[in-house]
Amino acid sequence: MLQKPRGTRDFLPDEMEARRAVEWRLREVARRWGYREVCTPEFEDLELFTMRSGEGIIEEMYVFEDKGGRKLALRPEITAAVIRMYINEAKVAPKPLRWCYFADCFRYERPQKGRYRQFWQFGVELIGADTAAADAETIMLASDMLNATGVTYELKVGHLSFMKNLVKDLEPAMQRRVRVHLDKKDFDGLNATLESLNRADLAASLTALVETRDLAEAFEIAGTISEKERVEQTVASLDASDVKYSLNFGIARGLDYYTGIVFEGFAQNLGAENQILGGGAYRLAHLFGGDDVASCGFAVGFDRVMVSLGETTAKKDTVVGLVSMPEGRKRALEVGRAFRDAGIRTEMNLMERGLGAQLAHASKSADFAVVIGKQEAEAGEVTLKNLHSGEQKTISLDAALAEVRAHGAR
RNA sequence: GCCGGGGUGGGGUAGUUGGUCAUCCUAGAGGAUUGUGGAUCCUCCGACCCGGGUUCGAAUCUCGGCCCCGGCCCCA
Repeated sequence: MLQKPRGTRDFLPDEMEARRAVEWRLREVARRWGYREVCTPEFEDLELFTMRSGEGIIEEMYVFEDKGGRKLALRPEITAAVIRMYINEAKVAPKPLRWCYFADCFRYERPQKGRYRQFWQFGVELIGADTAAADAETIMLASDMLNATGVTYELKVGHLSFMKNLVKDLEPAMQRRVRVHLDKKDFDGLNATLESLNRADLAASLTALVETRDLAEAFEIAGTISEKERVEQTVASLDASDVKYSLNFGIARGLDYYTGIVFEGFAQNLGAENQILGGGAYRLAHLFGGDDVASCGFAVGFDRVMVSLGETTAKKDTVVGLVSMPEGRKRALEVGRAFRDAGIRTEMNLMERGLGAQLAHASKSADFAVVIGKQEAEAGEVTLKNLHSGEQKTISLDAALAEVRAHGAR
């Protein structure tokens, strides 16, 4: 038998309904903050992603050549494409731009809990606002979104300027190495690296910076930072809002183009792959031939959110099973039309079955059975049976519609 | 790419010192029941991940592959 590709999943209706329900909650939050949806191609020039993230990521991507010999890749994330799109289509749009997306991405990695080769991200990008208010808005939106999904999570907020200031005298490659150590809390590795550079003097401050959860203390440790005022304003905004977060100056994110604020969200009940949100302020546009516009954005790891939520029972549609006898078939089509026009999910019998067998089937899939036989067709009425209580009555079509609607409203 | 645990009908399972027709539950189709479901009974449908090897004989032993689960690496 043919199997689906490794790391991909099939979703049956129950699961799709649960996923769509969460998706729409995220959409609704984005909408309320003024973020409008965009869509970019499923695949792009390979170069778009290597420019952003380096040649190393080729190993982790689905890369292919098309019939014209073009090097392409299935998108491993969406931010680069959105910024490319901004440069191509919307450079002169009034700033700030508030965009969001919900889309699948592909990475060639070893699957494990919460990690798949095809996965979905819900992300937002705020383009062209280089202010503390913009940084704060993005984090407040992130918080709102995670709250809307219902996951239990922890939100960590940091700022790269602190760490960057401490290591500014090191050469860029070493700065990066130190950052990786700190992001992983690998203090042994950090000390070894610093000693090899004869900069063991930095160890104490860097370690203290990663450990502190206090802004004033972080300023003391890191020394004079040009962005001090902006950081203070951002933090003040967050504290004035209802965002629950903790400061963490060890957050380094993976890439070099993050410029200031950075933040990450973690679900509490996941395994090794428990990060469900990541983002920050960055400058990417100039890489793709645009202006050096400042942006801030994040993405929610949708699949991990769903894993974290577990087996949640999505609210079920009220379902009507339309049971009909040969003499009532024609009338049943009219009745079905009326129920559907009223917005009610209505499933007509398609099998060559007797009344008993039709009801038996309806009892497994529906809340109500509407029976249309010879008697109902002649009387112009319907028999409505509540399949939970067993209660049954023969009434007018309008009365039946009203009763089913009332059930759905509960 | 690395480490560990797995893979038996659609779902869940029993069965391996190698040996009847591979067990049971559930789901599905039909019937007992031609205008009333959920109970009961009957019938039907349907599986040893793939390939090589050992053997008279492999679901069982062995090798390789694929896939799943957890972890490492990575995590844009």
